[in-house]
Amino acid sequence: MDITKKFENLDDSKQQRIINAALKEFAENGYEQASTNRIVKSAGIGKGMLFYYFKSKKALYHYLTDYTLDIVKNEYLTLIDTTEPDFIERMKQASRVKAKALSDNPDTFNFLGTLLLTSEEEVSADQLKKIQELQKLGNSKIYDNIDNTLFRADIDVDKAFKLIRWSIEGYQNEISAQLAGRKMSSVDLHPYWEEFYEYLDILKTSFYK
Amino acid sequence: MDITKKFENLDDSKQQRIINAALKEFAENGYEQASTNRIVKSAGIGKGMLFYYFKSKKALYHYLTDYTLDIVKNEYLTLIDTTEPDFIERMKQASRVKAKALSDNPDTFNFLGTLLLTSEEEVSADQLKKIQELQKLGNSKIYDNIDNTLFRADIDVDKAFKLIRWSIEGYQNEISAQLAGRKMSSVDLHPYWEEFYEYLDILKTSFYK
Amino acid sequence: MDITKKFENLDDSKQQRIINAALKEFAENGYEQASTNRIVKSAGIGKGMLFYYFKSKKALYHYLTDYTLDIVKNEYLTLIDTTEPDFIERMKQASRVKAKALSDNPDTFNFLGTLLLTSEEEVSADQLKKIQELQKLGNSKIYDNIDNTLFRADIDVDKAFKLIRWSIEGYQNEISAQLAGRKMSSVDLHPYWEEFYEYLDILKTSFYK
Amino acid sequence: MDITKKFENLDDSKQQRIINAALKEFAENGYEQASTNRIVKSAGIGKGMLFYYFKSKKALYHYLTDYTLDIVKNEYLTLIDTTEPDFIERMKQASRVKAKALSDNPDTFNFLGTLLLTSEEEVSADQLKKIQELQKLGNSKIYDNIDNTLFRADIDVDKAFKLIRWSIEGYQNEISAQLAGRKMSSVDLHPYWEEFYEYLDILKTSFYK
DNA sequence: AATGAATGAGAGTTCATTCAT
DNA sequence: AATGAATGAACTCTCATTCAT
Repeated sequence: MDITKKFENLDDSKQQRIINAALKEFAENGYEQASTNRIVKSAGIGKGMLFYYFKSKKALYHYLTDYTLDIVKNEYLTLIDTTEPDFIERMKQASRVKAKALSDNPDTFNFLGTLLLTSEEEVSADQLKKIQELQKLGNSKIYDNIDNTLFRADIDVDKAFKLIRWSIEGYQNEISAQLAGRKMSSVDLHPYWEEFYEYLDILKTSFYK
Repeated sequence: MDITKKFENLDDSKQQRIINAALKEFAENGYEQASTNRIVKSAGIGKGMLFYYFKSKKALYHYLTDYTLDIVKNEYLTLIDTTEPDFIERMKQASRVKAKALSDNPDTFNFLGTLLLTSEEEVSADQLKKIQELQKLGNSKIYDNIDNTLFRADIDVDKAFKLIRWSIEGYQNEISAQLAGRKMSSVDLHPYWEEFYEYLDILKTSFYK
Repeated sequence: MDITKKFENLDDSKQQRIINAALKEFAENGYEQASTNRIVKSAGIGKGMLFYYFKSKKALYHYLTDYTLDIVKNEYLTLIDTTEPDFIERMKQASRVKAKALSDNPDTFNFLGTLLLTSEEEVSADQLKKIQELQKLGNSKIYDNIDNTLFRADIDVDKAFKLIRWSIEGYQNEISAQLAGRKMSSVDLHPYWEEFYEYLDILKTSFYK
Repeated sequence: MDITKKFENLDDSKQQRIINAALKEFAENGYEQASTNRIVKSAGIGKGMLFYYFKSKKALYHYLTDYTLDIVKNEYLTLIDTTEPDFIERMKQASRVKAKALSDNPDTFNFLGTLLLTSEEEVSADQLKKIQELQKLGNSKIYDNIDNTLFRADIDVDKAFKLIRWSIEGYQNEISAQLAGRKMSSVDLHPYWEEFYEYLDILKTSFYK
């Protein structure tokens, strides 16, 4: 039924080899610049098979998009604990889950990074919807059951949410840029987490009662 | 004297056609994927001329890099008023200058955006220095003569600076994403500025005494 | 294992079409001026295949160099009879073998002619060694077991060797120039061989006791 | 009247600059690979002028062919002393004149060298005739007033002439190949001349009474 | 199911030649 | 007389995709 049935009937290890090879190639080179030749070589399969499984480079890209969105959902979003009513505490926990997911699936998230920079032509309507649903899920994971009364009365809580998120993303981007190129495994992240918590404390001091 | 003398002797309108065509092509496709064929077609010049003017695709890219860095310097950074001692007010003014520069030179800033994502191989050592100098200039434009005593005593001012900048960048990114694809000229930006100021007010409320 | 496995797995007739087309193009135009476009057209293969087989113009050239050096070795040098002690007689036999090889592989020897004129940059270190070994083999084929006592006592035998070789090469060049352009198959070579032998007789009369 | 009148009205030093630049470029790169861009740059003239003077690259090549053939005639062939009746002695003197001409006009003779290797398409019918006349002149310079009685009675004198010329050319080619790439000015040619005379002595011993 | 040979469009670049100035 | 900007064909090489086996 599915176009990719052929691919999904392969044994898992072969699937993984192909997925990882393709994720890496796309993540490192972008869609246009990625080479199907290099993908098949690095996956150890014949040239024809890639097109037998996926029909085209674009179809492969779509498949990988779905694949990585599922990982985001299952290995990141669903793991966020929504019982924590303190917004900043919840963001802290979400950040830890995100960091774990990112280090478990580096190619996946690198791929997603390039995906979101890509002009939307490469993404199908279905996938746009999927992305939007994921964003909705993400929002609920972040905002559900939050105790707004923790915030100072003289500020707009919704705007405070945004400011806190932008601050956190700003910090994460800065660290990512600093660490770019270095092997993740060789870096001691502890001091960065310490610093991150200090920023969160300032946010609490400023925005909470 | 300059390698690009040939280009700079052209009449200005032709120079601009070529620069804009090239900025756009590079901004939309990145260095590797940009097509010199499309550039010459869209600039309305013969195929050989691009290489007569610039010698190579890379030389053209370098030229554009210098060109855009100069614009950033002259039409953005130097226009920031450093007499304002209130950090958030200064960021507000800087934001207005930036918005003006951005709307005056849309391709330029799109190009610079991709430039900074590019692997540094494409940028010459000279240009890296130039970029770093520009960052230093930008820092002084933002931090010189700031009155730290405006901030609450119980927070680290340097960290507060960062939080404020990340917040502002977060807002700007969000608006940019929302407006992406729409013609700038057809959009009434007033409500966005209103909203922006509300965010800035919250930051003042939270971080200032 | 070999880089050119892809090429050598083709059926022989196709290999020959490509080799001959390439030998001819390089022989007629030299390395730089030879056009891979013309080679593929004249070989009747698609534009991409030449680079699929050989990776680059230079790699093709290297392949042809090896190919032709092997022919020189196997269809010329190894066929020279080194039991003949009379130097001039041996050169006579070598000339016949050479003429046969040349008429069997006309493009091959034309290619080699241009190869040796080429600046050495186009030839790899390995191939230079191969060429030198071939020259050594050629020398032994020509000088081993020669009976020096056939020569007059009042002349330096080593210099006589040279004079005889230059004379023979001179004759061969003159005939080649005369026949250039004409179809080999349409020419009766008998009178040339007669004349050649007359020259050899004069050399014997002059240099031998 | 002449197509090249325009060129020949230039003052001599400019003519020489252009001729030398062009001779060098053609000698070093061959006809096809020679670049008119480099010629004009090295001659210090504008791009258009080359085509104003000569109409086309090929016309320039023809002009240089005539120019160099004239030099061969005037600075080489006419200087050969035809009063010497001893063939080998005359060849010896001719060789000295040739060596002088060659060292006085290196680019000229390098150019001629490539010219003669070139497929005849590049040479006009007129020039072929000129070349043939030059060869006739050369022949008379070499064979007129020669005393055939110096040769042994048991060999064909005409064939001996050829053998001697091939021998001499063989020696010269060998030395040229050995010296290729080295600066002529830095080489002491004396030992080569000594060796050359030894070869000539052997030829006398062998072919003369 | 699987291979890899085959295709032709398009990439960046160089070139001889023309022509407005 | 003189310049050099302009052209477009041809260059080597890479690519996604197809198809005979």
